[in-house]
Amino acid sequence: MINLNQLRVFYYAAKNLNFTAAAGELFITQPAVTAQVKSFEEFCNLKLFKKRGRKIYLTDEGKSLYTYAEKIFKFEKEIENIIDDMRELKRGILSLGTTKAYARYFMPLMITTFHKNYPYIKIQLNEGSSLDMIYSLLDFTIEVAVIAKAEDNPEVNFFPFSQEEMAVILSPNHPLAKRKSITFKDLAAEPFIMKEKGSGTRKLVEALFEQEDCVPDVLMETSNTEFIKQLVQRGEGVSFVVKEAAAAELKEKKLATVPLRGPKIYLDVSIAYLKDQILSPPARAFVDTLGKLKSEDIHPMGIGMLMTKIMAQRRRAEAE
Amino acid sequence: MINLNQLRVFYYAAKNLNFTAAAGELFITQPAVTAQVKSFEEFCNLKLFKKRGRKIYLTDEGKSLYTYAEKIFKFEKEIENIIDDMRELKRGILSLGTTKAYARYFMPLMITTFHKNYPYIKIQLNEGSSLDMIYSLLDFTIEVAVIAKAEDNPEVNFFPFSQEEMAVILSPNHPLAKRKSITFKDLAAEPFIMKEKGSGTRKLVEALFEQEDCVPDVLMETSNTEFIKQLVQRGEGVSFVVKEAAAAELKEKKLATVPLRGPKIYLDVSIAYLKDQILSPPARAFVDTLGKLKSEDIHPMGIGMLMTKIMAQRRRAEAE
DNA sequence: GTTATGCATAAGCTTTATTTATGGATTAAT
DNA sequence: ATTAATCCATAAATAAAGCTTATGCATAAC
Repeated sequence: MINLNQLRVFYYAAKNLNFTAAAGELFITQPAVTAQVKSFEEFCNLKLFKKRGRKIYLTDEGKSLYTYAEKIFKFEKEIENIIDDMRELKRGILSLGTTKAYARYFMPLMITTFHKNYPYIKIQLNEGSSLDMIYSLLDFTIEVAVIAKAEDNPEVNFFPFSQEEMAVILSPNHPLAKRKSITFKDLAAEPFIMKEKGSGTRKLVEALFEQEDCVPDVLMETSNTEFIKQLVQRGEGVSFVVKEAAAAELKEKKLATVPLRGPKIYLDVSIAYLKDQILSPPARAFVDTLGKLKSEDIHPMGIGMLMTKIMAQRRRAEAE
Repeated sequence: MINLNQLRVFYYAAKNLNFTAAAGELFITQPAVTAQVKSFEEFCNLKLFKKRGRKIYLTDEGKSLYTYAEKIFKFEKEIENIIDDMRELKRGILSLGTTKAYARYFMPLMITTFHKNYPYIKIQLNEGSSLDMIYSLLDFTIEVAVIAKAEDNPEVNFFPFSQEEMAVILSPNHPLAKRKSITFKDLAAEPFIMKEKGSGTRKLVEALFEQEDCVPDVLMETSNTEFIKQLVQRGEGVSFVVKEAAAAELKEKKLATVPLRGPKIYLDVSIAYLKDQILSPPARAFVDTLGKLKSEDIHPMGIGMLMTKIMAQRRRAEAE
């Protein structure tokens, strides 16, 4: 194994053909250069410099080594740049996880916003149920998850980010669609399209049914919200989804919704990451970006509102 | 500037994904690895490893750095090989200098012999007068010269290598050609073709004329022995050359020679190199090779004899 | 539950690198 | 032809890395 410090001193000495100048570049004194070059020559068992008078020259062997040392220190410089870039977020990877629904409806906006601030960071977006994403955090597949706080986990930190308004969806010509308001007891009598296990929505739905001492009549379960909406549209059953996810269909009257008796129901959306791990700079930046978005309003609000707000900001920015 | 020792420890730790194993490869203890990795992470201001339980993983940043570090340590290995090769004479350059006559008549053999022993050493052969070659030694153009000890120089060591028999050459139908023997006084009356200034032969010729209190009638001077022979052959004048250089023409009776009165005259051929400089391994090997050739006989002998001997050895070797 | 594995930490020690001070040799300048 | 300046070498002292020993703690395997 070569002593790379000696190689470096040799390299600078060879580059300058002047020990004093090399010392200057290395911020050390000339005797230090002499000593390191000497040590290196002894290690190689080769004379690398010839001296005539007060001038020094490289031997053929020294010339050979110099060309290779040059390559090493070129790579060193490259590594230094990479370190700087990573620190300054000019380079890096952000591994995110979220649910299918979020990925579809809200993440594009979040990611676009992040990407505007940190254009050099590559983003890897993973999808799965909230629980899947917790596992992905644990096995380091992702660093940050934007998920419902479905399952708690002692190793994961959850930070509430927003609350999504939920809505019962049913076919526009469903008998219940004409009602002023309904309860989960009413829904218990209907075939229910349930989200998959591990999903935050399911957790919420199950809790709501239980609160009213009834159980849903689960017609089928799926992770695919699009599929849920289509089934409901065809009158196969009813479901309970993030309102924003059905916004388009509700507007086009393809789906209907009926207010639930009592206060509005929200799904908590959290940013989650491992407790004991320090976030990488890109992950840190992403979390901070979201945190800033959130803190701009005192009260939590749905992503729908947030989107409107961000869009307005963007339109303003583009107008400038 | 990166601490390349830290980079190396990081590299081995990353390669193994195990600090203890890295320590083993580096012949240090595990706490030393921990410490160096920690220092490096602090230098980078980046976490490079994540730890879960007793397993470690690279962060994305760590992975980036690893691929670059890999390149550096590949080059390091290459440099190590080059150093070994240079030391073991599996790689290198031999810069020689000699006179035109030697280059033509004797060097090919010397070089072939050397090249057989050290097939990987590249040879650079420079030509010029003996004095030119001394200057080339001084300005590091060449490392070893095979020349006549024409001019002494306080910075150059001369080691006698062989003695070349000299011979007067003249046209076969020259009046002097019939003489039993001649002296330099006789030659003073003839147009003389002189070797160029700085040449060992010229130095010798001038000394010989002076010894007999006469001066040569220089018709022309040249460094080209072939040219000298042609002029003499045409009867334009006489000259005094290394016998071996005219061997072919003498045999074919294109040239004639007449013995000089008194003992035979020899031109001293020396190996020369700088006094204060340590020879590079190839130069050392070359000098040793020649030294060995010489020491095989107690008395100095001409290269003509040496060639015969080497040729005989080679024939024997090839017969095996 | 016990053992083995593997990283972290702290204190002390060793080695390496560097500085300070100085000398000597060479080249340039007055 | 001194004198001054440049530049490397050397030696001793100091500073700084780097490493080891000893030990702890957490996790994983048996």
